[in-house]
Amino acid sequence: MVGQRKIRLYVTVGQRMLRDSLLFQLLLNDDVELVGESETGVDTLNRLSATRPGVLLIEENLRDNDGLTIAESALSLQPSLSVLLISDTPVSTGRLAIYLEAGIKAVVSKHQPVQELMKTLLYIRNGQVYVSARNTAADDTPTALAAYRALSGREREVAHLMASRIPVRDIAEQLGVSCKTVHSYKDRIFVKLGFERLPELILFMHRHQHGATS
Amino acid sequence: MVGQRKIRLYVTVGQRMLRDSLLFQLLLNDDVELVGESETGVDTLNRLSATRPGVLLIEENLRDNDGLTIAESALSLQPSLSVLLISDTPVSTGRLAIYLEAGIKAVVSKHQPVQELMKTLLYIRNGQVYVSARNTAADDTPTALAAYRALSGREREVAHLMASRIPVRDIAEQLGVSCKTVHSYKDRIFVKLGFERLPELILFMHRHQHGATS
DNA sequence: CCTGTTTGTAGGAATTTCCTACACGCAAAA
DNA sequence: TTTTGCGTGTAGGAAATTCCTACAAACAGG
Repeated sequence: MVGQRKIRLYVTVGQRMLRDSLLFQLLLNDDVELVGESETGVDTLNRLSATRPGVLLIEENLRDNDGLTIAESALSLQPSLSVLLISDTPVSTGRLAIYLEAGIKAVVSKHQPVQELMKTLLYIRNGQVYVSARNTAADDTPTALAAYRALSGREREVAHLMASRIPVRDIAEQLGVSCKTVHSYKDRIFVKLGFERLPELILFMHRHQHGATS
Repeated sequence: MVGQRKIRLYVTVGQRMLRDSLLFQLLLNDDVELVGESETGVDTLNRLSATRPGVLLIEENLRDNDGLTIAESALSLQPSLSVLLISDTPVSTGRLAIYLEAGIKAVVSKHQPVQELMKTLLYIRNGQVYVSARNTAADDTPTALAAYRALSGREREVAHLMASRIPVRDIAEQLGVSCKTVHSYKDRIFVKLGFERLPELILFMHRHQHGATS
C-alpha cells in the first residue's frame, strides 16, 4: 500500500559528514536500500552498472565534476534512473527548468529541511518528476506549523512535555492519566505533524516558541 | 555515571539541511539539550547571553564571518563556553594549534564521520580539550573495523542478517534460535561496534563487504 | 588443572509501537 | 430539532524493542 518495491539508492556526496548524516536519516526508512555511495562523480559512473540503482541522489557541486554533467552521463547509461540533485543554493525557476530538461527528476537545495529530501525521494521513486512547492527557502515548515495549530489542547500539552524530554510515565502522572493515554497522544501528535521520532518534535517545538508549559 | 549535567548546545551551521541532520543525530542523545541555533555568526553572538550554552558547535566558514572569529568573540563574552569547530577541510596540525591557541576545545572536519562529532561533543562537554586521533581523514572506522573482526561467528551472521533488514523473528527462525537470543546478539553487536541504531550498522556493513550471507 | 573471559543461548521487566475502541460533545445536515 | 458524523480525551491489547541478568560450555592462560 505504501508504495512499491524498495528504493535502490545510490548516494554521491563529497563530504563524509553530510553523506553519513543524510544516510542515517534515509536508512531509517525501510523502503530505502543503499546500493552504493561515492564521493566523486567519476566513481559514481564507474560503479553505476554494477550497482544498478533506481535513484541517484547526487550533489550539484562535486570536487571532480558537475553533478549535472554526471547525472546526464548516468542517465544515458541507465535511462530508467531517477536522479535527485542536491543543490548548494536555492533553485531558481529557470535553473530548475534546465535540470528537468536534462532528465533530472527533482532538485532539493541544502537550504531546505532534511525531511524534504526524504519526501522528494519517495515521490520520485517511480520515475515521476517532483517539483517541491517552495525551494525558494523563505518558509520552512508551513505544513507542520499549520498542523501544530490544529493540535488540540491536550495534544499540545503532551507535545510540549515530550519535547522537554519528560518521560512518558511522568507526563502521565502530571496529567493524571494513564501511560496508555499519553502514548495515544504521542501517536496522534506524530501523525498530525508528520514526524517519525522525538528529535524532530524537539527541534520543531524549539523553533516555534511553543509557549509556556501549560 | 555517564557524565554530568546535560549539554546545553548552541549550533551555528549555515545550511539548513546539514544543521537539521546533525541536530537529528545529536538530539537522539538524552544528554543534549538544544538551547539555540543560528545560520550566521552575528546572530550567534547576539543570542549568546540569552541562551547561555555550554557548548557552541560552529562551522568554520559562515557566510557572514569566520567561525573562528565568532568563536573568539563568543569566548570573550562567555569564557566558560566550550567551542567545537566544524571545519570544511581536514585539519592540519599547524592549523589545529592555532585553533587551540584561540581557546577552541576541539575541531572536527566535515570529512570525518558524524559519529566523531557526537564523540567529540561528549568529550569536551566539561571544558576539556579533545584532539581527535586522526582528523587527517585516510582511515575511517578503524575502531569499528577492528571491533567487527572481533565479532564471533554467530554475531557476524546476525549482523549480516540485520543489515539486510531481515526482521528479528525471521532471523531467529533461520538460525533456529529464539527471538530473545537474536536480541542478545543484537545487543552485543551494537555494544561491540559502538553503534546505537540500525542505520549505523547497515551503513557499516555496506561499507565493509562483510561477505556473503553465511 | 584451576580460573577468568568469550560465546551461544535465553528469560524478565519496562517501554514503545501500532492498532482498535469508545463515549462525549460540537457542528453541519436534514 | 433530531440525526449523523468527526474530533478529542481516554485507554486496552498484541507484538516488538530495550536493557539487564543468567548460565553452561568452550577456550586461554597460568
